[in-house]
Amino acid sequence: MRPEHPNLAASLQKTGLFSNLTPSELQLLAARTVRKLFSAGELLFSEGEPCTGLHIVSRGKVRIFKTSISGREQVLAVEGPGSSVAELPVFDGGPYPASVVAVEDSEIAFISRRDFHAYCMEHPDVALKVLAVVGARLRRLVGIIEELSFTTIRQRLVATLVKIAQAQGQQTPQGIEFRLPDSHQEIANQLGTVRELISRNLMRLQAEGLIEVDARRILVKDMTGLSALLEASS
Amino acid sequence: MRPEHPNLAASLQKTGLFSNLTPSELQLLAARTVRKLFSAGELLFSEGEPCTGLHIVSRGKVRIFKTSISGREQVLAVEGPGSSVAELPVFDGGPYPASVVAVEDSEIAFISRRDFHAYCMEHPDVALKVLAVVGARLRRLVGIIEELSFTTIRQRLVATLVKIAQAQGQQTPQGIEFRLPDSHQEIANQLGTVRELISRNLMRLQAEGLIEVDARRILVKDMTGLSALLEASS
DNA sequence: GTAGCAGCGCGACTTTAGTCACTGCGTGGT
DNA sequence: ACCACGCAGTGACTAAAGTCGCGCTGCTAC
Repeated sequence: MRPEHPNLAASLQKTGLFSNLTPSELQLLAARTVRKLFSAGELLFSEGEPCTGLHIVSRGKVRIFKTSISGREQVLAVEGPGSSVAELPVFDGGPYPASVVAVEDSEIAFISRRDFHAYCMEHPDVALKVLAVVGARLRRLVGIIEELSFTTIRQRLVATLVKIAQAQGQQTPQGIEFRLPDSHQEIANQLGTVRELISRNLMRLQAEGLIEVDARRILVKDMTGLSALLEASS
Repeated sequence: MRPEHPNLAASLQKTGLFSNLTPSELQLLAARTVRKLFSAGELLFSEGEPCTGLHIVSRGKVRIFKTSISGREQVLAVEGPGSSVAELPVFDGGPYPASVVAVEDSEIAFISRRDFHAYCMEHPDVALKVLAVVGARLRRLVGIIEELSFTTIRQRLVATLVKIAQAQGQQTPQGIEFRLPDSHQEIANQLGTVRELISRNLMRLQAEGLIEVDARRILVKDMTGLSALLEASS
């Protein structure tokens, strides 16, 4: 949690928000930011707390989520280096709408609401950049709403399997193989459901001959058939 | 769809986005806007279309929604005079994430993407205002996600009944009375479900003695009991 | 009028989601 | 070696959501 850092200006530049600022402008901004370190599992802030400023992930990974009274969790986003978090409340002043926790040990650059506000007034293009970032977030939220209200858990699961397969699947003679990046519990949180349903639906896909499950290894035997399940409704 | 209008500057001011501009600045902005008229039921634009600019409702009411292939609808927001619509894609350039339709005959002030962009660069405070508006929208979307993934339709329905009762209910000897503002179908769309479930759940609440239903007239006989259903989970 | 039509009620049913309780497996710690 | 613990599979069940089909009403247009 040191106030300055030699690489801070450089890492700010990588965020995309500040990519077209001059080095001296970056220095000025860097001088106003504070680094914070969080270890895996530590909360950056909780839903409902008053919002104090903008957080930018410079290293690590964080998860934005909501929790229900009954203990269920709905993940809204997982952000890696270069992404900002909680851009919004910075400007409307309200409380945080969701909680954020560090998934890995993370380093966060923090800029106070006031400072960032002032900075935007001097650099309107930064404000527009923020707007673009927020636009992307809004788009993702609308996507989540669409999924939640139009699709079954089965379809959501298939969609994430297909996504992972495309991103990091290995082609093998029997099909495309990959490892699930998260526990069933975590996948359930992202899809807005419970652990058991992930387990059951994976087994069901296996029974249908579309995939083969071995612990966290997944072998997609019939990619076409799998993808076809996505077209069905929505 | 006349390009200018004597009251345009005044109506822009009412939006909140431009409330602290000088009259001459407003005139400048007004000169760049176009009025469009839409009759009830007419589409302003559809999901997926490229986004051309910012829309501001100056009269009437519009509904922002997503549609599924199977014909289901999920309402994201209903906006009245003074609200802007589709603020976001203006800045990230992507396609509209949802469709917007006029619920009543409406008058829309339209500012092209390019013009508004330029305007924001000259008036950073306007950009910040837009950010605040977008913040509010983001908050509402998160609220919808929370409802969809944590609550039952019954609870969502009760929540809207309570909301309407508080907003426009009449106190009577037997309880609080009001009229449903929309058809069951429309309520279903807003809650992300189908008509029958609205019907059934209303009947169920009646059977439980909490409310009395007579066509669109609702009499809340036990407001305490009704509200209590909201605490249960979430 | 009456024909058409949107809105609503409702029964009967299927599917999906969620809950509970329990078993089993591997890994890391002491 | 053994225990604890996180994670995964599973059976049995309940409840919620959604589907289909039909019948009823009340309104409006011709």
